[in-house]
Amino acid sequence: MIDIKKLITNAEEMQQNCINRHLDIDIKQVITLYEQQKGLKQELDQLRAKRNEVAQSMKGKMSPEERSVLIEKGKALKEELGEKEEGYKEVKEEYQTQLLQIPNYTAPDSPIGGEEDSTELKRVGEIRKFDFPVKDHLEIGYALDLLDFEAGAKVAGQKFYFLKNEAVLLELALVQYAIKKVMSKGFIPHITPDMARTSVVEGIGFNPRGESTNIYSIENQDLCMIGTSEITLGGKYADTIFKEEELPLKVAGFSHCFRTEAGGAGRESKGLYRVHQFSKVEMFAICKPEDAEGFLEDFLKIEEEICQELNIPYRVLDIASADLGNPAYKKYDIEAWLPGRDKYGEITSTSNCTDYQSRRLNIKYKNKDNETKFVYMLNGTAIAVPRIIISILENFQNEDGSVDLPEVLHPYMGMKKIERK
RNA sequence: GGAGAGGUGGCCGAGUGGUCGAAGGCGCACGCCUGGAAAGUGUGUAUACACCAAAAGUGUAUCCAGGGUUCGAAUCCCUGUCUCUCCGCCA
Repeated sequence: MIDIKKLITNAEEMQQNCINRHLDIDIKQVITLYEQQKGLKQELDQLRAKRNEVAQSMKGKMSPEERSVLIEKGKALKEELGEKEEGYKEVKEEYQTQLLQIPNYTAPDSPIGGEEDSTELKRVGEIRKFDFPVKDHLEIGYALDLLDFEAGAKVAGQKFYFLKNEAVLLELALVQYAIKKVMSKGFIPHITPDMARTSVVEGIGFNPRGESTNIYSIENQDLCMIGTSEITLGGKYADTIFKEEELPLKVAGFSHCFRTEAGGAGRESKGLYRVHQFSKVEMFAICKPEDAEGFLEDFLKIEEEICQELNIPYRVLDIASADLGNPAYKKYDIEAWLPGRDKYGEITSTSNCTDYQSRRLNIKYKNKDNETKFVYMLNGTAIAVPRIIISILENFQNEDGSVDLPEVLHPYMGMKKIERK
């Protein structure tokens, strides 16, 4: 959520920002609604003041005649209030819905444009040249008896899957490796609920219901399946005021993530790349405004370190305006080289969301001058399991069908490669 | 799942429908006292929004949430929610 007062002073900048983000939003209209809402509120406040005054004046003893005059006066005010309140409520609701749709500001150094305009900052790691026909992760996974999409579909539907045999160990190994890694970087690890209240999901900036939602919701309950533990970690701190010395707060979450992928059918959707459920370790930080930019770079570094330790060749993208999503002010993605697709594919994403989420979730801190200010919030992927599994299977496949495992995983796997049966 | 009890300020806790933004205590802040500290003592101590150039001040809202009754609700009614206790079920 955006600060309305700031918005009024830089309405044009935000209007351009919406254009850059390919959003059809009329900033002027939102400001008009705000003014209307404010005016109505003032009228209401005056009426209420009168009502309170009348009620106060009736406290003492008085003759029945005097009293009945005042009661009539009160009744009239009550009626007037009731009517005004209705109008105010309508305008206020419209204002609030529109305000919530306004995206965050965009970092001045983020590229402007759509997906194709994201800037490639660097490439790291050698792309392997294969002297045998390359297989994609599905072929490899089925040959090694690691995957079962048919059973997933039978039990839960399209894009659900079973992991089997070494793939199970691999998921557990990746999770444990990632948790230890982020702990070594000072993050407090959490296993979070896989569901969250609708209000929490909204607070983080996801749209829980409606046609284009990517979120599963539970029928007849105020609950959603989370799309990332960012939701539960952020929700944990809703309505909190931190002391300055408690910041920065660095936490990590392990959870299952659920995404409907509505409208995403067919698009890069082969195999494990785009699924309805997956496991993920997520980094999350709450900090003072001045620390946020540094943290974003830190998050990226950790993500790179993980890719490097896993020997996955990757590139880093500075994400362009239209691809940021509403909450992010600036975002870096890491894309792994995936030989089975013969191109890069996104495996991590880290964002500086500034105070966009903390305004909705009401997360603040008290600074040295005892002023209460909104915190800044950041998030970043440590490991999104299925896409790392794809990267490993495809990059480290051998001609005989076996797959070498990255050295850092050997202790967790209890093996160095996945052999053909 | 059944039965009951309860949600009041940073915390504890009082509160007959009007004098309640809310007693009292703790904590916290500042002062006095002291050689210094403790004890004692005095004062202050919520948030949001609006008006105001700003401060001061004023108004409105907030006693879990949402509705309702009433001229007037922390207080009465309904619904939801959360916590606790007991019973049942269960890995």
